Amino acid sequence: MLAIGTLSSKTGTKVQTIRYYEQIGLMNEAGRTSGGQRRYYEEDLDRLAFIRHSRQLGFSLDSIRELLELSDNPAQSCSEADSIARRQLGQVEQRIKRLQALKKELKRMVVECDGESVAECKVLEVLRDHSECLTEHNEIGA
Amino acid sequence: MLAIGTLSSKTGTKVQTIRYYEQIGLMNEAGRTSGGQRRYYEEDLDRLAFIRHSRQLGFSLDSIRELLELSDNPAQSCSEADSIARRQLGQVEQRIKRLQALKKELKRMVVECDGESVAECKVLEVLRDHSECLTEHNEIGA
DNA sequence: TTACAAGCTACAGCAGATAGAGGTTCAAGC
DNA sequence: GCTTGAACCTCTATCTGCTGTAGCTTGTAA
Repeated sequence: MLAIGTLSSKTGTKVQTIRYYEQIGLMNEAGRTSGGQRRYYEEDLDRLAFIRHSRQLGFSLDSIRELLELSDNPAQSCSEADSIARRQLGQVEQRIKRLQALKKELKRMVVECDGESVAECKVLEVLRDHSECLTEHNEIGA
Repeated sequence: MLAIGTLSSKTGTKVQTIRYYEQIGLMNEAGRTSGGQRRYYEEDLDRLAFIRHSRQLGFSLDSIRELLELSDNPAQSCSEADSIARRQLGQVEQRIKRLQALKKELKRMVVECDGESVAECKVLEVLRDHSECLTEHNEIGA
């Protein structure tokens, strides 16, 4: 039986985060000692590692919930897991595209700015006037 | 004098968001009509446009706060604005790098998966076992 | 004058955790 | 068996950057 701190250090997940995952139903409710402390099996460790790894690959907790459910039923077709991963891939590609547009704009800003007074600062000028931009970059939170 | 809805439509900012910006001190407190409705000057519109544009370029509200302060004092050196922009550029570049690593991993997952049963699903297999990964991608929330 | 769009405040909620307060339990060493 | 202190517990608040809702009031045009 493993204590929560062991799971924490083995997966690099904060203790609070593990409790949080239990609270939102991503981790099963752990068994308890007579004193009320959580105790885990190896399979709980595996589950947590799965969750963490998925998070590292950028999957949302909701997607992970679906993936875990699929993983728990090995007889099913894997096409659903596949489509979740494809969706995630698409989102990542979108974000890369948007960030690359931002990068271009930012680079131009800092390159063109010669470090003179604020009055003629290219950075601030561009921020003030969107029409100076090359792209539309209309998405916030890229 | 402009009503809040006018600022909203002219800048593509939700009305609640404008009030939120006032609340956190990013927008100045607007004047009010006798009935208590906010009324704005053109310069408030400019300020809001600046904020929105900066957000579109990915700047945090804290960075925007700094940039606005700099913008309000045209006599200063612009080197600080420059360094804020450079920092932002660096962050964007970092995020792009991390996302590209994720993309690679995800692509491999979906390409290698042949859509058979969950039992031999490559997607789930990779998620279960980090050692199958090419890269370390240790950062969450890339 | 009336209708109703647009405004107001206050509060709750989203993702995905993270931090702190204040208290309890476990386990090792003596 | 007792003591110590690290690790655990719950509960609540906080973060970013908004967004939505409820329930009410104001402004303006016909």
